[in-house]
Amino acid sequence: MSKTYSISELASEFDLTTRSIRFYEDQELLHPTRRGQTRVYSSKDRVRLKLTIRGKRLGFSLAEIRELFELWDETRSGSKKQLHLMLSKIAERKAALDQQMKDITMVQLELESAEIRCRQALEELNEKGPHETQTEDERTSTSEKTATSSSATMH
Amino acid sequence: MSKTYSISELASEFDLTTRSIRFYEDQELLHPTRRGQTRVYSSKDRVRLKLTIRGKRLGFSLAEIRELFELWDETRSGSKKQLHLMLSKIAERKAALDQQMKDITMVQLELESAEIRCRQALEELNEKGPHETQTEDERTSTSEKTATSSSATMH
DNA sequence: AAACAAGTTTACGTTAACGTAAAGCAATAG
DNA sequence: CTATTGCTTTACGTTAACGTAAACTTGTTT
Repeated sequence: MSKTYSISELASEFDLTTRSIRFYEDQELLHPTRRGQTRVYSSKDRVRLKLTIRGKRLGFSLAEIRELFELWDETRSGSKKQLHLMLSKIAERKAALDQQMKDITMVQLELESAEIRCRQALEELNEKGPHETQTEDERTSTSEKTATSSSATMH
Repeated sequence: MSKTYSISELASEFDLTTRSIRFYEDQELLHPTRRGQTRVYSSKDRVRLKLTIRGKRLGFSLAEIRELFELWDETRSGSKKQLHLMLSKIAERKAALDQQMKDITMVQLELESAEIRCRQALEELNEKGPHETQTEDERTSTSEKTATSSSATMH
């Protein structure tokens, strides 16, 4: 049958503790079967775990994630009402994600303008008195992209 | 001088409780002055509050947000070392935001494919047996964009 | 057989981000 | 004057998401 996983395999793959994985099961995000008393995770469980992690990174609570999973399962044999409910939940989530996208681009603009200020300050320090030893200048990002923003400032 | 705000003004504008705002001050995210014993917020405080809220929506902890504010302040009279530290912190945040962007687009794809499945299931129900009354069909999103994804599935 | 690794359950501890009183000052309305 | 409204401090309570420890089973290695 399609591949299965042990709890420690999943733990190391996704860099979680086994405690967390069992906790997710307790919260009904995962439904592993048992061989004896040992948990056996299907690839469906693995996918759900991955989705759970992504959801978490996006600030969703475990309860919200669980709700989506449940709705999704009910969708299979869903009545019209269920399907419409699911659709509205999906719309909710979409809206939340759109808002997050906006937030991210705003904060990215903030960070870029902050970065520019930092680099300017550094230049000025280098002209006036290049005293402190410079470990190594990083060309990390910046990339002469142009100065997009200007309106979004911190102070 | 430039405008000031009361705690309840800010609370209603950003839909927070005054408790939260005072808590943010306790965590040194805000530094209002006092008229008598009453807090007076500057427009700088207001901006910081807005940034705090955005940061929170993105999953940053109050401690992290505070760290960025502090670094930013030190940047003004910053030594080279401080400036470089700030730059590296900025890079950290940028990386985190990039990851979040990816997460969001992944989840959006999931949601869209889920939505498509829902709508198909609805169509099938409508063909086979349109029994339940339909309150009102929503044209909300969908927009015949095409079926972009297909690889990312839940089950 | 003894020990070790990997898994299990049970249960109390911890941190972050507030909620929720309780009790008191200050100004203004009636 | 006193009543209400808005602000304040102090402090204990709460929820989510695990961490941590203890004590036990099961299988495997030496």
